[in-house]
Amino acid sequence: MTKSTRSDTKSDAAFPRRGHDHHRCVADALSQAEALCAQRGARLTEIRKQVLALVWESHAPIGAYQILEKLAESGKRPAPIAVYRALDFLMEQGFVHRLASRNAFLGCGHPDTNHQAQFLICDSCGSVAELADSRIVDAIADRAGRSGFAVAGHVVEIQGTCPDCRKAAHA
Amino acid sequence: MTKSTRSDTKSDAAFPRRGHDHHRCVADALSQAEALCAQRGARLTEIRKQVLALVWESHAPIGAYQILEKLAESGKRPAPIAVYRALDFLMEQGFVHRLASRNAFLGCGHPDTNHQAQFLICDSCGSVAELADSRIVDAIADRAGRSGFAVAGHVVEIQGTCPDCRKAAHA
DNA sequence: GGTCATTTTGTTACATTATAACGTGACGTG
DNA sequence: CACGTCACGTTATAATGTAACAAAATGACC
Repeated sequence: MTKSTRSDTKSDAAFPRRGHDHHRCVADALSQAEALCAQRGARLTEIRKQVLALVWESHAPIGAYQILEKLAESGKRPAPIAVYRALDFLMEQGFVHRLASRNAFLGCGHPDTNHQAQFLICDSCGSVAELADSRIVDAIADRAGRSGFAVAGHVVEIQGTCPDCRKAAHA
Repeated sequence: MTKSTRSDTKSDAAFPRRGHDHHRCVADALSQAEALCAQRGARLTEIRKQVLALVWESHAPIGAYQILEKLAESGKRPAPIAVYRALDFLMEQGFVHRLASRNAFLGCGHPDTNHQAQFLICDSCGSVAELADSRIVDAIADRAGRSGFAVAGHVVEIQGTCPDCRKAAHA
């Protein structure tokens, strides 16, 4: 398993490049998930695989009910809870992130490492960059520590305008 | 208007002290809001004032429908949208924050200054500390800048265990 | 005071997001 | 092949949040 197709951006963890090979991108995510599940003894069942694929195909945050709609297009219409159960599993495995500020889900770019991610969310085009920024994490840990607060997790979601949309706005 | 009753904790922006004069705390928030609205030419109407009072009385994040229930106890049961409209106004004015990770609302401790807050949220007791931490903000601004991303706002919500609950757990 | 524009609220209906409860089937293990 | 566990199906409902439009309150101006 190579990650080369997803790591060829100039800065680490930036926005997906427009025009990248997205079909490949989805396929990589699926096969990586299969490999990790095999390692971990977790079961990547059909519906879980389908939900993971749909999350990745969108390549932007997607809502649970949007996933449901897409599943319905493929012939079956599971109950909402089936989608949420699949998403819960995928989040436990670290294959998917949830954006609390949007009630939406997003494929994780680094499912192999246990990490707390941060997100840059473009208000204009909806695209998202996943970060693993140590300075942000350190600043949080430090500030919490000074308050005597034991950190278990965090939600860091930064709204604004992505580089592409800024360029488009200037034109 | 003095802020002394809310700024007498040993570290800045920490958790509210247990046993503080909460009635005073609510009254201060209300009178400060009234003063700011007068300055700004904004109208702190009855329902807005009531919602603000209820948010402060809880002194922990409170849901929109919990507010609705409490209003119903006081005789009237407005439609949900009335509560959301009041909350929208209070957020515009900076009197109230919303916790995206909890779908809940919280009185702002510094309504006079325009700021982006961060939050420490205790999983155990539900109490919340509001922060205005420059290192966290700087780290976010810096990382976003390196990606060419223009920051408009952020959600920073840190889950974990507050000092009081840690002490209780050790006992 | 009366008129007007604007803001706020009321009313009704609905949309969106998420979970509870319980039964059934699939799967692996001894 | 019996058992326990995990996953899924089914039904119903909870929780959160908005749209659309009418009515009332407010403030500015004449």
